[in-house]
Amino acid sequence: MKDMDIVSHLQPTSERGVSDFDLIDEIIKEDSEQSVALPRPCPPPTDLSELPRSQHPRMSVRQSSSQSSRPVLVSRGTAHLPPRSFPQPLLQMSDSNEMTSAPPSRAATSLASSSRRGQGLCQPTSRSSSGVSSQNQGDTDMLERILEKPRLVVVEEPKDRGMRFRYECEGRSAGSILGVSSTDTNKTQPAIEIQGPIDFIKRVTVTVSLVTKDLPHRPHPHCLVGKDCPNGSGICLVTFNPHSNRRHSFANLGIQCVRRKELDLSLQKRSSQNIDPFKTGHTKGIEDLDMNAVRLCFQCELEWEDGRKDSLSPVVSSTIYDKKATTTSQLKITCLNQYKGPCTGKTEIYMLCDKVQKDDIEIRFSRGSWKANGEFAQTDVHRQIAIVFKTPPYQDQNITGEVDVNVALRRISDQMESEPVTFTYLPHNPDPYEVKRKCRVKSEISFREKPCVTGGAWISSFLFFLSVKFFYSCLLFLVCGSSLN
DNA sequence: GTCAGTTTCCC
DNA sequence: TGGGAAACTGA
Repeated sequence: MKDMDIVSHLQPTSERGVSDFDLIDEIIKEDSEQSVALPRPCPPPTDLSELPRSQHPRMSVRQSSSQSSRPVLVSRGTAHLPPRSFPQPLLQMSDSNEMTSAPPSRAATSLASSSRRGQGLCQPTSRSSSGVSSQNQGDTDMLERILEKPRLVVVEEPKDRGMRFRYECEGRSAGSILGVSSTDTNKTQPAIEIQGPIDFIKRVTVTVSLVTKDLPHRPHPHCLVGKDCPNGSGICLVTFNPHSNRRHSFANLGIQCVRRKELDLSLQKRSSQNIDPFKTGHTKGIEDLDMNAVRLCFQCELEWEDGRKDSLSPVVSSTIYDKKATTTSQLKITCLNQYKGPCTGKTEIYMLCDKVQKDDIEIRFSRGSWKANGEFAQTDVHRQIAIVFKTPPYQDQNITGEVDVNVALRRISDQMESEPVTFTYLPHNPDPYEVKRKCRVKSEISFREKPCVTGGAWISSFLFFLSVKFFYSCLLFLVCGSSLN
């Protein structure tokens, strides 16, 4: 149907009433039927969304749009089609200003709603009512607005092993989760930011809850406690005006762990609060739940100036591990009984360390690209806090001087390493005097260990025996001769 | 009974 | 508030 026809149908008349609206309905219906037959743009490849903004093909179009020779973005699948006009005058004539006054970003917050109302996103008063350039311009705007949707970004991740999860029975504050860039002198907190257009946003409400470390991120039974966490809720609720500050830091946010026997109860509570950001349901068993690791999940609700609300996709933080748990804690070497040994290895060393799991630990020797492991069996791990092991041989058996290498504890499951300590490899024959001493000791040991007489000794003994015998014979001869005389 | 993980207590 | 350690629990 031609635009002029539509316009003529909508001329204000005194008789216009229900019949005119019926006619509008009919026009919309007719148009929507035609729309169905139109080729639709292909969905964008998923990897496009992951491109940096500067490399994003659509973004680059947008970036150049302010230039004088403004390029025209043509929707896929429409460039080759004959010109077709959308019924924009319909909107122009509408009494309702809902569509035209809707905040652009509000309209762009949902792809579904945008496609539903895409034509209405164009500002009909500023453009011609027909022709492909108008249509393309409208599509461009629509796409720009879709792409320029506000988004929630974690700008300061939580520190992964900064704190210990506390039980409720400990009757104390659960501490505060620090930011990953926190230092002793400059403490930071996990923070989020609303990025993108916020012109028509009145208020932002963020719900923070705990979810499991692994996909799918299910609600975690542990609780968030602190300043913005309503008593007993286990979640954190904050509301802020993004025009004052796009960023919000979560100070005084602690993790309170629940006892194993209270897991179900806690999950039920979360369910009753309607907290399941990724709609995972509760089908999976809780037996495989990692109690020592959680992620923060941020669910953001935007409230527009016209009072309507939109939700952004939930965003999760990096993983936070319980500092106390043996399976996830920071590894630490307290001391070794000796810090030097020959480059041939096999030196027995006693190591004291913080709690380890004997089936998930190794002792890593390293220097540059060279790496080797200390040798020990699980039975050599004593009550999780001491390990008796043998040093590995150094890569170079012909070193002429001492060589320092790093020794660290390494958890196999997550490749986490302790701070290294230095171990010194000594040359194979470091001291000639030492060698002589060792040889002397060795011969003495041989003599003691082998008291039997050797061949040389036999001959000596025999000669000694002969000389003694000869001496006594002579003596006897002299004595007998003198007595005969 | 041993061991390792969990929970609670307290400095 | 941080952390050590005892007490408890279950395999």
